[in-house]
Amino acid sequence: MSTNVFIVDDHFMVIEGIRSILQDEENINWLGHAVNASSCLEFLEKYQPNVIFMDISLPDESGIDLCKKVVKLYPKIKILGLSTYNQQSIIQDIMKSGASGYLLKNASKEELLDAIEAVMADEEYLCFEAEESLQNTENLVPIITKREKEVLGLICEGFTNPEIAEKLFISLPTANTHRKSLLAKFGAKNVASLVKTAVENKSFL
Amino acid sequence: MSTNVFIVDDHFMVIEGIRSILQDEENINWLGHAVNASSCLEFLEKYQPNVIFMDISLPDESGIDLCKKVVKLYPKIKILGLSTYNQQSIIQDIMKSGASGYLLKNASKEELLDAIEAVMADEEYLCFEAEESLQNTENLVPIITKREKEVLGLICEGFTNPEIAEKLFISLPTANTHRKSLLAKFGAKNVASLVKTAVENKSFL
DNA sequence: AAAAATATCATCTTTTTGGATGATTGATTT
DNA sequence: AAATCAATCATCCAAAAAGATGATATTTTT
Repeated sequence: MSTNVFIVDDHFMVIEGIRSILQDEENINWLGHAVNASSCLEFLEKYQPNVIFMDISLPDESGIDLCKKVVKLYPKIKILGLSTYNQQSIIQDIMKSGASGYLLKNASKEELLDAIEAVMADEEYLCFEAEESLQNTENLVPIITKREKEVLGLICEGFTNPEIAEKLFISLPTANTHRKSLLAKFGAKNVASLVKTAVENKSFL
Repeated sequence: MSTNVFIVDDHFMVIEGIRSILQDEENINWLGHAVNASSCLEFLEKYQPNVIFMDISLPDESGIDLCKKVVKLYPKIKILGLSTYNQQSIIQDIMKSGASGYLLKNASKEELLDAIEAVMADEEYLCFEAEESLQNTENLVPIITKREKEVLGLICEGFTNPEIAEKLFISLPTANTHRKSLLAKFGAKNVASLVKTAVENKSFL
């Protein structure tokens, strides 16, 4: 019994790469590819693969959202997240959205085949780097309150404490308190590193 | 007369993709690949391809710097920049570093072959998106110098002026000057907004 | 060869940050 | 009911950032 695979990725070279890697495998059947979320959903109306390689960044919709839709519509399909970045938040997001595994685009042939085998056996598969990244508890995105989120958003947009105070109708010391708790929660030394991790993890949304 | 091509990219799938795309071409000869800058330079000591596909983001060194080195050591080799991003500043940087062309990783087989053909005829080749991006006169992302890039990277990691000065063996006023020119070039009011746009555009790579 | 850009250093001043510490009120959770 | 958390405010203070301005030596570009 062979496994039907499909890929959604807007990078032709990656599509071609995976196709080339898998084409010699006897028990793997290449169903095709899509370059965006909508054409992927169209394809799925007609054919349902066993495994979809899904890029996180697609032109029309994020891979995260597409993943949620596919899981809802076709619960049997196994999804393997695919990305160049080893961002903890991304891995968490795609796995929480119902993906069965995560691979980086520098994955080897062995990793690809292992991943397919694992998810077909109803197991989760995370590439080494992703596993490592998830186990790194230091990188956990802190839980911040609603108010802190507002302040963080304003900080990221370049507003100073006096401006934030004015905008949110609070006193300067209060604005400063929020700023300081954000720094503490994120374990950031200053706004620069705070903004960097916040932007990378989209913590202010 | 066949063209010898080589690729430097840390993503196995992309390497495999290009190899697969080019393998059926009779007048193209695949010399191999490297996954980082140092092994690329090692390879070049022994064999010199006609064309190198060079990824912008490599693990050990930026593709920009590697490009400069290769151009200096082997002026006859044609370099085609390769990246997932269609960032104006990146395209400008790689072309200024001596590359003969620029391709996105979603390039088609035709674009790849056209690019090889063009650079072998001593012409420049820019993929459609790159050309379009360059013609966009609104400089979304400012052009910053190498030194400024270093400083920007350190700022984003949360280093203060005194720390940056120490790390780069420059005086505090100098570190501060770089910081201020970065703020001016980015039109940013403070580090927060500077870091935000820098991270969003990966300007420090 | 001249002009422009880069990288360096300097001084001075005001504003902003961020650390330390503590307190009050109201809402939520246990 | 007690404990915890959220949001607010306060003071003190040192460090850092950022604005204004100017200068010099070295590359790079024109």
